[in-house]
Amino acid sequence: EEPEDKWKWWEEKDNAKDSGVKWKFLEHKGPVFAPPYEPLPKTVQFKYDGKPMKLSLEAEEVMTFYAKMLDHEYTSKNDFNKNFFGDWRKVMTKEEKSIISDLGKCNFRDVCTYFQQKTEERKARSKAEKLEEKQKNEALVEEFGFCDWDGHREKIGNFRLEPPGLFRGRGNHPKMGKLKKRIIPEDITINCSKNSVAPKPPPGHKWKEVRHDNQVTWLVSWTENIQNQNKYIMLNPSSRVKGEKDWQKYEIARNLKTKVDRIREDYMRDLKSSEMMIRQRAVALYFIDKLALRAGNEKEDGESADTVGCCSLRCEHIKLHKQLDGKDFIVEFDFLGKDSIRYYNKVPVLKQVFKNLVLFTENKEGGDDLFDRLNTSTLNKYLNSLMEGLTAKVFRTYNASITLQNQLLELTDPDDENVSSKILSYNRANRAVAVLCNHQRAAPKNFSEQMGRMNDKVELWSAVLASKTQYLIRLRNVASLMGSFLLITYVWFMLYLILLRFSTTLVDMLQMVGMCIKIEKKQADIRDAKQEAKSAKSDYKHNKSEGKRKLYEAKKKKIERLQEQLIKLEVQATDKASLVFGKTTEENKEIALGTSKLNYLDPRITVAWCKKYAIPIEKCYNKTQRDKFAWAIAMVDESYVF
DNA sequence: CGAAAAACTTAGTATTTAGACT
DNA sequence: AGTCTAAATACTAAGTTTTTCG
Repeated sequence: EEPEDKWKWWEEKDNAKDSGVKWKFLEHKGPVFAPPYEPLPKTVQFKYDGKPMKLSLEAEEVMTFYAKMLDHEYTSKNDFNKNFFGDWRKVMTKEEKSIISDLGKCNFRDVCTYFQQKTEERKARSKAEKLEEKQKNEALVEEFGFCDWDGHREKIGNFRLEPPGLFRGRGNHPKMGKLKKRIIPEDITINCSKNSVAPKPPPGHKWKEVRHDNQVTWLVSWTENIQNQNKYIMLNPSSRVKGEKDWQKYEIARNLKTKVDRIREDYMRDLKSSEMMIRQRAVALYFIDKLALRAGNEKEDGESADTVGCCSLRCEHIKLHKQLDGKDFIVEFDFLGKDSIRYYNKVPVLKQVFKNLVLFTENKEGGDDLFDRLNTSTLNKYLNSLMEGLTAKVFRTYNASITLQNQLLELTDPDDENVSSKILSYNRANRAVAVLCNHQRAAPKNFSEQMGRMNDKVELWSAVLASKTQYLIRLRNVASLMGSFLLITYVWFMLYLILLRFSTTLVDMLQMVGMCIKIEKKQADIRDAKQEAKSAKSDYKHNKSEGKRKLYEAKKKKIERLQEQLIKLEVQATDKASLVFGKTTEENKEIALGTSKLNYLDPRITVAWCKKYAIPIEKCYNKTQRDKFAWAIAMVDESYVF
């Protein structure tokens, strides 16, 4: 049920213009405010020092923010508690403030339980109720989720304002737990055309400002109270203004491809420059190019977590090894990057780079800047002089995209007709990029739960192992000689050997075994379904009725569906196996593929690859991704080269 | 100019949804 | 029909780059 009238902006001729004017006409309905606070029922009590205590409305609301997070790790952190308590006290009445002086005496448990119950209840609602809410939400999206941008109905990204709550910084953020205030109309700046129908503030309220700035792309802005930074409501990635920008980004990266050899020659030469700044710039650029590090802007001290990028690296973030594990000139990186994600890497570097690093760290403390003569703006100014539009982050885009293209070329086997093995190659190429960019995620936590259920299934696994692995034959032979107790012991022993051999984890092994079970089952299902289809067919031949025909059709459909599921399972299993038996088992399950796919990989590479091997684009891109990359999907054929 | 603010992109995690499984 | 899981989507923090300002 796709609307067929979607605007194909990439088909228009005047796409490339860049005059700074972002729109000629802009009309929208403004933001959707967070729902007002609903006071707690009387029966749900906050307790202080063991005694129930009724709070003023405002203090109660802030209290619930904490209560809702009671079981979260945040509430065990000192900064979080300190910041919360400080801000909470600011909204208390005088009396409340005089009583509540110690967070340790506060009991939020009942309130926490109340909210947990509410989510349970929400989950347990009837189908009709859920449907009703869904429809209400759709109506809201219809009204507020779109705008008129130069005569086209465009989707808005985030039209709901962020609700109040406690700030959840990432990593060791000094402001974690501070109160993020409710946004009111008086905080809001509206941006729209002069000749449009401007959004109306809620009754009794006024906007902070209504402006008509067609040089910017945002519709609504406000200043958040934690870091005092502006936030915006902007369009969805499927919109023209975002899509064109994205397209342009990849064109700049492709342009870098034609210049990169020269730029590399330049920084190689500069490694020996007599000017310190130029030497530092050369080394920094070498890191940015080779390791896909981020630029690394300076950050205000103590305002946010202590993280760095290339230009802001400190001496303590690298260790220099003239020799390590038999290799020369190794730099060992260990620092926290964006989102406090750890970057750890041991890299062999050029002798001259190594020499320079020794020079840069001489007579410095660990806390001193490695590149003390360099910052992102001088670096970017230099890059811009080499090529129009070139900045530090273009190297990440370029290296990510070129890596995908090369890996696809290398890993795709043109003779293998199997779609699932193609997808596996694609995912591996994607993974190579994610590793390069250090895109991580928390390891899925069901891993340890699966451990728990281990014992119940051990016999089943034994059987599957017996039929699936190379140890099978031995196992079967042995099994005939042994009782089941011995058999199980033997299986565990084999498992242990596998673990040792591949230095993998038990959980990974067990997951693979689980997948084998699923695959076997699916294969059995397909055999059954084929049987059924066969008998339905002969039924139909004997009795050519409409009902029989439909039945036969349905059976055929079922086979198709099952076969698709089987392919999916096989992909999963092979993918998993390559993870488990590959070299970097531990990190790999913590590699996130999504970020690079969405932000770094020229979608035209993927589209061209899909066309070349007749892979449906749906196998690589989900709905959201197809919307975002609609321009690329429409634009290129298999001959596209990044 | 250089610092600060504004604008815009990139990021991981939390929540929701879909669909497979029992 | 309910339960479980993985994928999709929502959310918003945290970066980079561009623009403004003193």
